[in-house]
Amino acid sequence: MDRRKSQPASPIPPTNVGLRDVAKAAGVSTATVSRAMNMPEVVSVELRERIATAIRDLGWVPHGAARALATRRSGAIGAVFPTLSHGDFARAAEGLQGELTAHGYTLLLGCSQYDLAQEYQLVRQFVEGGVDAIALVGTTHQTELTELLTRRRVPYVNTFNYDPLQQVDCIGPDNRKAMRALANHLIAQGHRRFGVIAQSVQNNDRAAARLQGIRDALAEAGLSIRPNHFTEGRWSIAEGRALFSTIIARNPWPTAIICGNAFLAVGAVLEALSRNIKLPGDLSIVGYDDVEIMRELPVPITTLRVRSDDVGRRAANYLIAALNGRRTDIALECDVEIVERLSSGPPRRRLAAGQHKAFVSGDEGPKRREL
Amino acid sequence: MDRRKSQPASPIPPTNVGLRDVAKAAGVSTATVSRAMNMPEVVSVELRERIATAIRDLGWVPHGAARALATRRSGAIGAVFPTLSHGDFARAAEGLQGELTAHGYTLLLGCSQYDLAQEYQLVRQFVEGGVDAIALVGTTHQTELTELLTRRRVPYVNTFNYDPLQQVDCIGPDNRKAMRALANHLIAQGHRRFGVIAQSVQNNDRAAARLQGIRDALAEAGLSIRPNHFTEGRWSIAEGRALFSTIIARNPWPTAIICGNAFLAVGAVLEALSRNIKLPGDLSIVGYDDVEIMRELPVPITTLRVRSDDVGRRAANYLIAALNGRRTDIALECDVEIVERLSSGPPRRRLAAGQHKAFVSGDEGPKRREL
DNA sequence: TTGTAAGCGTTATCAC
DNA sequence: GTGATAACGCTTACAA
Repeated sequence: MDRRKSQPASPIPPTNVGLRDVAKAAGVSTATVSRAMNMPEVVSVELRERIATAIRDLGWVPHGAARALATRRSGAIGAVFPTLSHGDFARAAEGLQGELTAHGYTLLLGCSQYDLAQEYQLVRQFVEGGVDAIALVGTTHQTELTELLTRRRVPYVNTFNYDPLQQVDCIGPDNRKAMRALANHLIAQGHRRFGVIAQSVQNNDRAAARLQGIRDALAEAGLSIRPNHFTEGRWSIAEGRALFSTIIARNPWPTAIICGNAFLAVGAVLEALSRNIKLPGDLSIVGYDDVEIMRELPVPITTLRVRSDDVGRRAANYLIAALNGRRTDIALECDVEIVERLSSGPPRRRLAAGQHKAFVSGDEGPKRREL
Repeated sequence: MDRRKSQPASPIPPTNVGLRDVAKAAGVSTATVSRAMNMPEVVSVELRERIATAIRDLGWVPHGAARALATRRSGAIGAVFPTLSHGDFARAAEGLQGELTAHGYTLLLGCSQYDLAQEYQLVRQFVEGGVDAIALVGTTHQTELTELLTRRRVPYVNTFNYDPLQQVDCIGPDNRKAMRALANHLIAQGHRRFGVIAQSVQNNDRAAARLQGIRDALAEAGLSIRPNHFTEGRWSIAEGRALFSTIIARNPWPTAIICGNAFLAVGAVLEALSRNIKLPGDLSIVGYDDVEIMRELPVPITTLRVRSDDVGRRAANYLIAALNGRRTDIALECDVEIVERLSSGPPRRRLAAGQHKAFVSGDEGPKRREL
């Protein structure tokens, strides 16, 4: 049972090699070694090579904390996401990390679980850890958080909730505009009764913006969401199913259901399929965010596509630019694209037969809505 | 010798408050402030409170790099995952981060894109950044990597590929054993011809172990995978579909198809459904890893469940224990559970009618395999 | 181009 | 308990 790797104590070479050891070995001063690392072009080729050799021989690895202390730059950039396992945050984190690494920065990552207090704690931990800059999700944070960042002069960006009216920079899609466009699209197709499976607005300004976008579009068309047709969930497919069931339990049905995120939409569609409801003949369902499963389901789902990895990458570049004092020309708003698939279309059954796959289930009699 | 450079009078309040400022304000020495932070019980209550007040008033935030330099501990722990957007790594990362944060550590995260050279680069960057310990995925790494970690005496763990025979500690499931069990389960149900949609073994020892597990089980039963029935992919649903199509294009069909990961399995099942192939009547399909969509599809998918978040948490505790010199009693092997769902069952059509949902597609004539 | 030496902001080892 | 003060390992004027 015991298989701890015992420290091979002795066979290990030098362990505490420092800059001075390298300098000594190369027969130069510590300053020169430092320069050879940070401004090579300023050191003569000969010395550079002698130093390189010494470094290799000694296996020296520079000490980050010491460098950070001296330069007042840690090379670390923090990011706090609500979560990594839902939505597109994992992709954004990957894009962010890739871009940071490409520029020699390192990523400190934290998940707030959609909790503003946790977000603040993480940011504080990062600041103490000495991050040079920070990326946040959304525009709503505890006031202590922004105060801390401002006082310590730590550059930061918000992400995933671009809003032209907002004072502070935020890189990402305009959730409100995007959902408004999607709702308008459905309205243009003739839909008048809308169901909504919203993402919980709790500590989630992106969700709030999306919901507002829907309301905007409906209001402009003189419509509104019946309380009966409004539900709220978080991210699971199971929730999407349950809330979908709730909505269609009331009469009359909406002709279109807008879901606040991808998983809720997947759940709604799967539940519709298992109830033998024809999409989009009987009902249209649309989502937000595009994940692979959405285009692979028996009835692929209409949704809004955001390049989340790009959000991460832009956030990285924004912060790096800020750190270099460069005025950033990075576009804050990220494009959103309506990806139209078979789960939505004009209401009633105006769709030509055979244009969509039908799903037949044996275990429940087909429920039909009243028209 | 006043080393405080006069501040360039700015609108923003104090920015460079340091430990000495706090000390001065509280009328104590820097040593006492430091103690008040790190060993409060050793400082008199009165001073402790005066110090606390001073800290609050000045808004002092300790400087991590300085502390790291003095203590030779950064409080940062690095982790390199192949990716965050496939598999269960996001969950593991979240578990790892949560546990680390709970213990006052901070997480440095990197994605290697399944590339060992990138993995090494990231580890190197982390080591230079001064991480106290590192978590890795898999047991296969560049030799420079382990050399570096050993020389610098940086504790590390491997994850996601426990192997009782391996010399080095690895926290995670025993992929080989798990897949062997799953294959044995299918064999016990009567399957004899197996198709495999393996995950690419390229830089992925977990995938290799899974494949070996399948081969083990088959060999023990005197079986083997026909070259015709063996395919390899990476992670996409689309690939799963394509490879499934490849396999069933050859006769005879296998009676069961084992997929190397969750998404390949989802793709295989969706393709089977769209071809009107009855699961598990005509064919059994199983996967590895349990993601929500697997249990929500019209035909839920049999798979192996691993608590990836737990892998992350255990890795965190393992490293923390190592850093504290505690002998760790953390179990390395993580349990894997076979989750049996409707996508698999005895071969041929021995399943009672109605026990599974049928899927009918209008756009392709049902292809039947030769028996 | 290279060397000298003064910090960078804490912690830790001493005395008191 | 508390206070000087020397590290910690590197960068960076300032000199040479």
